[in-house]
Amino acid sequence: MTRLDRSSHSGGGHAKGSRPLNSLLAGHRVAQPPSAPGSRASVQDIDLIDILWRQDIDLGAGREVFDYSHRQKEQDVEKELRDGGEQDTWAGEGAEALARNLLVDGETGESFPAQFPADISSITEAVPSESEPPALQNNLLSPLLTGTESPFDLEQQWQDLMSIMEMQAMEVNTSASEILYNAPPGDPLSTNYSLAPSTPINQNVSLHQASLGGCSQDFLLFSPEVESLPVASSSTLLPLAPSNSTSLNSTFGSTNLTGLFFPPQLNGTANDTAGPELPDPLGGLLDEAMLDEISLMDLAIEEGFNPVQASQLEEEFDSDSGLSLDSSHSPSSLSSSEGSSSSSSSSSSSSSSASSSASSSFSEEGAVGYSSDSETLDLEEAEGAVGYQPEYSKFCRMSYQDPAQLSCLPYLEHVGHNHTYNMAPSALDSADLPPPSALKKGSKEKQADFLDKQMSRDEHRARAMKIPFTNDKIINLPVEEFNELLSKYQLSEAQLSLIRDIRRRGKNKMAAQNCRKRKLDTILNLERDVEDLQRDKARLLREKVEFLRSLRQMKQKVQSLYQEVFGRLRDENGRPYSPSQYALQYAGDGSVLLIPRTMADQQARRQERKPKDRRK
DNA sequence: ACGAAGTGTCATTTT
DNA sequence: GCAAAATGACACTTC
Repeated sequence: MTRLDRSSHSGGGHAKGSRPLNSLLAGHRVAQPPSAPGSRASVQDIDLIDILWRQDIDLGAGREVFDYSHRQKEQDVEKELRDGGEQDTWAGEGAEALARNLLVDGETGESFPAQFPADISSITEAVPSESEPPALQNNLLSPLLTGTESPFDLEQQWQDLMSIMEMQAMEVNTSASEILYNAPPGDPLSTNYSLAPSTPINQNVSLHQASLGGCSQDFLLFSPEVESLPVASSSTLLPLAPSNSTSLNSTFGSTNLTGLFFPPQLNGTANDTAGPELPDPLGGLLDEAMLDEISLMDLAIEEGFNPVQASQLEEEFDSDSGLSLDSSHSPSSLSSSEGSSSSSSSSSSSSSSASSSASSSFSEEGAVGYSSDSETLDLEEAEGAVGYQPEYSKFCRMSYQDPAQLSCLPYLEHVGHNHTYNMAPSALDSADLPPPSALKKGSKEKQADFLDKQMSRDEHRARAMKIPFTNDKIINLPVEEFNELLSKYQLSEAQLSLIRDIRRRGKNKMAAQNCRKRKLDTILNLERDVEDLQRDKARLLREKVEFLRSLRQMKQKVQSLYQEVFGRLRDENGRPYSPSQYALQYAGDGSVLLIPRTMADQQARRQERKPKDRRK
């Protein structure tokens, strides 16, 4: 009953466990209604069954080539076949026609749009080159300017820096996208802080007026005791560095503003202002040891590397379905970016186009021939015309592997150079074919044998079932034309079933090839995206380090200026001001005022609250 | 012998 | 609702 169901699905549905032989048999059995053409069709179908069975064996396919489930279902049928005797009716008749009708249209009409024309630029556009710097700005500047909360995760920063070194090692060439990141015009970081050497603070100091000009920000500078401001000592207050870097650990956090400008003895009082207890997110990154001793970082990477970062990178490199990111190792990577048409040319496309061009003419030939009255003769041609299309890929592969085989098939010589996978069947006309007379001469038998071996199972089945048109037509004709074609012929149910199976399989075969190409292109493009993003990440991290370095230099200059100015200030008695009682404060107009520390603390609190309020 | 890659096919989902 | 396309999964072949 399964077989009957199978044939009843001929309306287009895909029956489970169907296979050509099965469907053929089923069709054969069903194709004998009382209204069937008559006894002739019945005998012919029986013959065809035997032919088909023999063909499968002759092809070396045997029963084992079919699906196991099919085999199970057909075991009883096969027994019947064997008992029914064998009548080889096609063995001789197809050969000559085969020599004349060599190729049937292959994979044609398959438009394979270049799905991934995306180049690096598109990728870099995806990377927020415009949006990222502001984020950096916030992260980098707000701590400095406000001296309050730390948006930084120090561990993350450490990992970032580690990854910088990693990326530097792996970065290849400066890509076009890199230009985008090298000091973009609107980059507030680069514009603001790359100018550190020429900061107006150095220029506009007026010791007599106790004012410092040019500083745009209005932050407080609490008076330090100059002599009691060793960077290293203050740094010990903020041991924020990761424990795995001892050399950095001792200096992390040393250069934060509060740490810089608060004398150690003032820390206690300053705690309720912009006190040094506030974790300075910049401290770790601004540390000179970390910024300057890149080699140490390299060493760290080489020796241990941050496990988290390493795992991240490893995941990035290895997670792509087990594919290597190194596209240079992928032979198919050559084709992906150049458009799908070229990418598809290497294997199946070329042969498909070749077979397409051949098959177009042949299909015509077969169809025309079969439409005549001399059924026997034309049937031979039609059988010969039964397509080679499904095996274009094999054909191509053999063509590449064995030029001698190609040479014996001069009409296939263009296979290796024809990259017309995407061309419609109509575009590949029969004009390229040599005259049929040329095919009849010479090694016609050899060609026939060779081509016979290249025929797919469906082609053999179609030939065995005496399908009066080519597999190419079966597969590639539009639905309307296909139905029209079917209506032109008096076809048995078995033939119809086989034809529909051939059409389904042929279309699915092309679809599978396209799907695989797309998948490959997708993978390759994703690999490129990953590489580009990694490059971008490395570049951004490098820029981050540069900005932080500039920031650190600025802070050092401010610190030294503050100390110098404050140390030279004298009261009316000619005595220096006490840093515990007075502090210098920047005013909004660029001037620097000497104010009592109590006032400075109050203003510092106000400064501290502002960013918090903003976030709420 | 074994595994990777390629391919054809079927079933199912998506268009 | 149907046809076609797309896709996952499996089996098989080839290298």
